[in-house]
Amino acid sequence: MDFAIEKMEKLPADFYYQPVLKTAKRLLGKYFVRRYNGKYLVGKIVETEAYHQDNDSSCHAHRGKTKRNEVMFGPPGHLYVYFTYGMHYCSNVVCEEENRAAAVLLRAVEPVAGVEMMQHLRGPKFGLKQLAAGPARFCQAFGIGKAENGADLFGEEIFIAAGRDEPSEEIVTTTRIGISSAVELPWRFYLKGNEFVSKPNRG
DNA sequence: ACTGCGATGTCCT
DNA sequence: GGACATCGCAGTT
Repeated sequence: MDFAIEKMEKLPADFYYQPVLKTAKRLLGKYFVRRYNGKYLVGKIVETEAYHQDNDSSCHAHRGKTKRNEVMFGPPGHLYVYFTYGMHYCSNVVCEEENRAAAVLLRAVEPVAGVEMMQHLRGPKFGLKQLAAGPARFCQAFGIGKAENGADLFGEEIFIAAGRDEPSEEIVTTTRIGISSAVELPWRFYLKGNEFVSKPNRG
């Protein structure tokens, strides 16, 4: 079944200017869209985490601007993509005003369209639930790498489309995954009961 | 089911 | 030289 890409409405720039915690929650239920080799890859965002330069020692920008994290200090509505563990990429949506580093890590999406291409990008052994459950898996399934660092979300190649505004009772709030400082901050959000979340039982 | 660990580039001290 | 916003595999219970 086909997804009506042409009917999807891009989120406007002011969506990303909002406080990062609010935006991390609001991004749940929205659609990440990426055109890859002429095909549309679409995923419903089901899991996010917020990072902020202030009072968050796990944020890459906590100690100020560097070559690596400079995109986080740029205007909102852009992708901050970083490389880690020698093999993985992770992707964030830059939020809040320019010169303030705040971003939402996209941790998992539910595949909606372009599933065959995602399976090709991820490899043959992975089922639907493992295609994009995890920040590096998501990047691999959507062909996101260093070339996409700094890309804006207002063109035709990569954008986020409006979807459901998830009610608060459908959103689970927990601590973040895979960090070793500021572990107590409840800045991870996911859709309750969703099968495509990376690790539903934490927190 | 759970646990441990290797891979391996880039940034930061 | 150490750490890292991870993942997948192998071994064990």
